[in-house]
Amino acid sequence: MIEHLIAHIGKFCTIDPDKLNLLEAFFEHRIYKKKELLLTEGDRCHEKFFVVKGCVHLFYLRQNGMEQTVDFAIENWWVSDFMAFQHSTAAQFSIRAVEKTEVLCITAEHQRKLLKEVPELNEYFHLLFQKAYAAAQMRFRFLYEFSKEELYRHFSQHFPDFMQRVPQYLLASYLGFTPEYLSEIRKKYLS
Amino acid sequence: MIEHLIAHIGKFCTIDPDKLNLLEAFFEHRIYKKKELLLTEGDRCHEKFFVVKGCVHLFYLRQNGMEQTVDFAIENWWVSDFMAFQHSTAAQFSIRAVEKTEVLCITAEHQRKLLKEVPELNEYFHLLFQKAYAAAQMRFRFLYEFSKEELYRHFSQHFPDFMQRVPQYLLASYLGFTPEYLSEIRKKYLS
DNA sequence: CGCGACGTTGATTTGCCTCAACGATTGTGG
DNA sequence: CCACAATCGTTGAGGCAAATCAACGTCGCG
Repeated sequence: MIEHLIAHIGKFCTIDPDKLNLLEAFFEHRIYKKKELLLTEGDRCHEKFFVVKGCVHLFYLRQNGMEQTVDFAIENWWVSDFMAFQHSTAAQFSIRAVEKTEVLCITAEHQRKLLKEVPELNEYFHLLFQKAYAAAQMRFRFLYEFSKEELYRHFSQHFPDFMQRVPQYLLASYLGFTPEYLSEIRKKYLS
Repeated sequence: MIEHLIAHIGKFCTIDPDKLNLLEAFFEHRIYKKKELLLTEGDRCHEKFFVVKGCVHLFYLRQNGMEQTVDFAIENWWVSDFMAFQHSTAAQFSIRAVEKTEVLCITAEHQRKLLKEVPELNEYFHLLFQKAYAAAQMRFRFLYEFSKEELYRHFSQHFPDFMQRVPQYLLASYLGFTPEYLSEIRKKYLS
């Protein structure tokens, strides 16, 4: 399992293999069933997750009771409520497995110890979060630029395979519109 | 100048003061006049900026020719097109001074050398980008949750002083609506 | 088999945009 | 220091994208 993470680290920076062997001890390997919760809004968030296999979504409960999906995470992505993780406060988001999902989980405390032993990992996380933040900048750009219909088309062109993996109502939620409107778009799209 | 940055680093982690004294040599201190460009869309982006004093906005040119503001940066914020910075490719965004602005500028190359000499800074950037990404998660949440009018009210309650600093059309652009609609909201808001 | 979750369809409503015209304010050259 | 232009903000009429609501297929699962 840990080799997936090590391979991922290798894409960003080179770290002494001996040090990388220390990694395993700090992580917990977990398997979540479809629809199981990794994190519940309101609970203290002291973990973050590296998705080895599967798919989860990050969401929160809206005023009107609907679950609003803010993000997905699939293979080789980290996911957590990072604000809550950084400050060890109550989570503002929940995380749920969309399908059976395998993760490597590390607590804030373990991460502190790990980074003390292998400070080189800070470079990995630096580059990783820089990339994630840059991706967020682009996502804002798309949100500004595109109509809902264009958002859907853009997304379906860029991630055609991913669309097969998640139910439409989650996709609609993520893209910021209603399942009804998604139906309408898809109908047009089939011609 | 550099002491502002050093103070900011101190908020995230503790680094040997001797090492921090090395910092100055890697940065260039610059002053931009109001409306001057720090970065132009399409140019190669090999710099990032730490705002010491003033305010800039990050924007891109829409299909219809309008400038779409995606973000602001004020005192103690880093700003760049981080995607382009990370890969040293063409910028997808421009950056312009909203008012007279003082920055510390570092090139990608200098940063590489600096991080080799002071690898502890990777911890700073790790925490910094984690925080920035977490803030982006919250911003997505607001974008999903609020109507345009609520976005405006939320923003004006949280950053009343900032609203005085930027022209309304930039604010409208950032919040994702037209100056005309902003006028309409403000009229209601004055009762 | 039957129930509940998911997807579709159509009628109606609305938040916000577009366009055009008009004040107000700022800045700039003579 | 004024005149004029350009930029910025406001107002109103009309229109459209997308939401809401309600009702009805359909599929997977216990």
